[in-house]
Amino acid sequence: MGRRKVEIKRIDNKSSRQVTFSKRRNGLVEKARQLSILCESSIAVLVVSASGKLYNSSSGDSMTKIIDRYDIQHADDLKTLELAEKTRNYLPHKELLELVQSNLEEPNVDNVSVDSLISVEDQLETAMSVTRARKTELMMEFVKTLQEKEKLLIEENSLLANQLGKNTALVTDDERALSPASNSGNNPPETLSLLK
Amino acid sequence: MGRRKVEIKRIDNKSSRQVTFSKRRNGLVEKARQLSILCESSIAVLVVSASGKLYNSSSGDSMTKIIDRYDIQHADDLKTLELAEKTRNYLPHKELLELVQSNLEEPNVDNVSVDSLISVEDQLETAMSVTRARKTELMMEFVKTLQEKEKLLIEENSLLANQLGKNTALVTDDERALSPASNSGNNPPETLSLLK
DNA sequence: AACTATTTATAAGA
DNA sequence: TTCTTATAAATAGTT
Repeated sequence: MGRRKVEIKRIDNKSSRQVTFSKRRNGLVEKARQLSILCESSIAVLVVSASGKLYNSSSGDSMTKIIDRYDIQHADDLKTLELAEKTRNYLPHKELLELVQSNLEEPNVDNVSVDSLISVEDQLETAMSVTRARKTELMMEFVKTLQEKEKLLIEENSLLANQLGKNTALVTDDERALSPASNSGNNPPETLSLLK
Repeated sequence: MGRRKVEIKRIDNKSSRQVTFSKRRNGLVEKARQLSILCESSIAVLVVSASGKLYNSSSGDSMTKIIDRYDIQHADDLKTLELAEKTRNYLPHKELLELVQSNLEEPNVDNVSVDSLISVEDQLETAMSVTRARKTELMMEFVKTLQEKEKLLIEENSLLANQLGKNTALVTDDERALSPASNSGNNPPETLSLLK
């Protein structure tokens, strides 16, 4: 969409590559914004230039929330999820943490008025409550994705089992080992009701 | 850029919103790909639909690396991480409560109710903490069982797939539907992509 | 940073 | 859904 058609391959000329980078980057971000509004969705765009410089934009929701959504989808286990979460979400509280630390480190000598401690306490209460709610939310989401995975696996499984049934007359050892009853035990808490 | 100009505001009609979402999402990802190649950069696009479904694409580098780049940019210093660590070990909340308590006890000698309130507060704190710990514990357990189930299902699956391979020369429709290649692109996690 | 000639994306329709 | 096509929008090369 310009004076001439351009092939999609690295632009050799440095200065025109820089110009194109800037123009198209803006275009991309604008497109993201539009899509986000038109279809009420949340969109994150992250661009890392060849020199390592980061450009990012988010629309519809914060970058952190959008990346969290990605992390949930891709975490293999809770550990991974927690790690990703911790690093991202504890950071915003930086200032609060500094405040707490300075209050705790100084031997509670002179003034350090009760008032200021009460204020700190309030802030901590709020931060903690937010953090706790967020933790629960993340865990619930994680559980949801695990359950979706499970459902898909079971479907795939029965399809495969079905195919196998059509193609085999004999019952093999493997098959016997995998019979429905193998999903043994009523021990594990199967529902979410416990978690409420 | 269509038959008529559209205002950038939420599309009311659900089905045309869905169509636009799909078209423009593809357009956005394609633009990202082009920019990445033209200007040798790395680009991540994350789209979360209104219903919470995630679509993502990355070009030039892996999604993980690009998000890492973002994290690094936003965790400006190591100090922040260390601080978070330290503070967690201080158990700030508990200590602060103790400090507040000791400070409150002196000035209000004649006010009887403060002591009793403090006692109530302590009891509540304890109860809440126990409840909270139990909730987390239960959730962790639940997640663990889900993950174990998942593992078993995956094993069962590959066994079945294996059996199927041995017993069939023909490729059936069902089989085709389950073949890895059917998972084109990295777009919607609707298919078996969730299963790794 | 602006300006246009073109190309490209896409809205509506089939 | 997929394709078609008229038109809006983006942008390549130029000033």
